[in-house]
Amino acid sequence: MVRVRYAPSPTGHIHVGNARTAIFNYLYARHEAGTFLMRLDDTDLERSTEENIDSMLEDIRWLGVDWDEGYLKGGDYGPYRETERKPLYDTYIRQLLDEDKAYRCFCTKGDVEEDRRKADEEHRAYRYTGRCAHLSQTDVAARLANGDPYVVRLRIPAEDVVVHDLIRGEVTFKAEEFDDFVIARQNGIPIYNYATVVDDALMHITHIIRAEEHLSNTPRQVFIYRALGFDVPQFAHVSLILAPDHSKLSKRHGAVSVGDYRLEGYLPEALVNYLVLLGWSPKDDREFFTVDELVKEFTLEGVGKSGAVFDKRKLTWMNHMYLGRKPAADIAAILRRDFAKLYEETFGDTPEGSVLTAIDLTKGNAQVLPDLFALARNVVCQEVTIQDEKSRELVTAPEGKQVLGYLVEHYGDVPFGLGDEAMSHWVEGLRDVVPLPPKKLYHPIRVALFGAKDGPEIVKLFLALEPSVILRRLERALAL
RNA sequence: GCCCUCGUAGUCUAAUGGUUAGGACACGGCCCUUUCAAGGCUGCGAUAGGAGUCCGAUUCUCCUCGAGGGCACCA
Repeated sequence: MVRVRYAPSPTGHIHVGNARTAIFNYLYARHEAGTFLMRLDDTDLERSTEENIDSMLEDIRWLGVDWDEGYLKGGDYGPYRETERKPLYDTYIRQLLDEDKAYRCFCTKGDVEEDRRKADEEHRAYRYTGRCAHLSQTDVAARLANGDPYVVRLRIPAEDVVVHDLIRGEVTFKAEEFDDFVIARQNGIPIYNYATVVDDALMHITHIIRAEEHLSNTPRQVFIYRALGFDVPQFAHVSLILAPDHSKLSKRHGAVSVGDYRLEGYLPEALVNYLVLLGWSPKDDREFFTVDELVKEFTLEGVGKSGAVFDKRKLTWMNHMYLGRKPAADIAAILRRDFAKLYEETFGDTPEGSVLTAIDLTKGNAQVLPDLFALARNVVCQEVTIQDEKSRELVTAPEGKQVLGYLVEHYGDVPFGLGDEAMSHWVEGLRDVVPLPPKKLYHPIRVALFGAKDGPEIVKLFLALEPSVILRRLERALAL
């Protein structure tokens, strides 16, 4: 039975890299009909505020990633917040100490700094000297009685570690690269590598799918698994997501968190689809996937090894495609929820039906959700705002005057209320009565009705807008 | 400095010890069309470099270079 986990440090909105890791874990669990659990790595008390936890959860839910067990859901292996698991960590520290697989180190921070400096001077890598590795029982007892502070270090055996990585194959680390590292601080709080291992082992995690930055720490974790007598799980280290300059993707590059993209008006299905394709590829050439399809297709064999640059343009293209296919009612709901202020400003108390029509007319031209407001407002508002100078020139040009003049004069001929076909026919027929090339003929009409030369089809505009509104817009454009 | 990982076009990627190295974004052209978008066709553009094994390497091996990550009483 496959059990995987996502263990974020809830420090706010989720970085897209972490989001992808969560998605991979989720997809893998679903594909294997296993269990996906979520655990909070909240030992960074400063940043793991309730507010930050909420932001994280909001993002993960927005993405559509749900978990079976863990934080807020419960399960047989809780608690699922590291801050609540201290007794467990203590138990195993005691076990390691009792079995002499770990030892108390009374070296002060000053001692360690001194050693480190010396190593630097002699141009060798710093390793803990082992000063406290073989203190006698009585020494230890005496110093304990004296109240001397200590950290706990793991004894590292002189054996190489081979990490079997499902993505990278066998990765070998030599024993001499490691020293007896600290697993519990002076204040008794365990360090990350140790806590994660205890948690993953106790929660029976079978596959650890995480970012590549953890690969170098994996041998340390393996030492801990072995010392504790736990089975070592399977590892799969996924490459990092890079910024266009190939550095680590961070805030200075603009939007980096799931929350950022939501705010900018990307759809979760587009973000998920895009993110999955960053590092994973299917067996065929398909690019668009529903979550169900991803669950069906996703395998770790399809995950690549190299780092991937986050290309916002492709994401935007993908979002554009998703937007064009999404039902107007669904889009409207998101607009009202996530862009309430803009929605109010643009649509006010416009009837729902008109809003939906406007969205339907314009969604194919929007890249991100907020684009819709600028596009749709000219369908819904009384007055049209001409978008650009070029468009304006089209209505003020002689041909523009000619076309609009004709329409105003023959306004009574417009077949309102007679259906699509009649309207379509009439629009086509304009070519016979106004002898202009198609572009010259239709562009001014679109500018007059919609405010821009590019946008919805003329036929659709005539069908969607109120006849009185159409007349007024034509007249106003003519008067420019 | 030491260790680890990675290296196919500007970007995401596919594939193979042997075809014209395939698809997508971006960019250019054409078609369709009342415009844009979408769709169809098409162009530009890649196996980092060097050795070696082999009849033949982008694929396997080694070196170099480049990029990224890790080496904490951070996570």
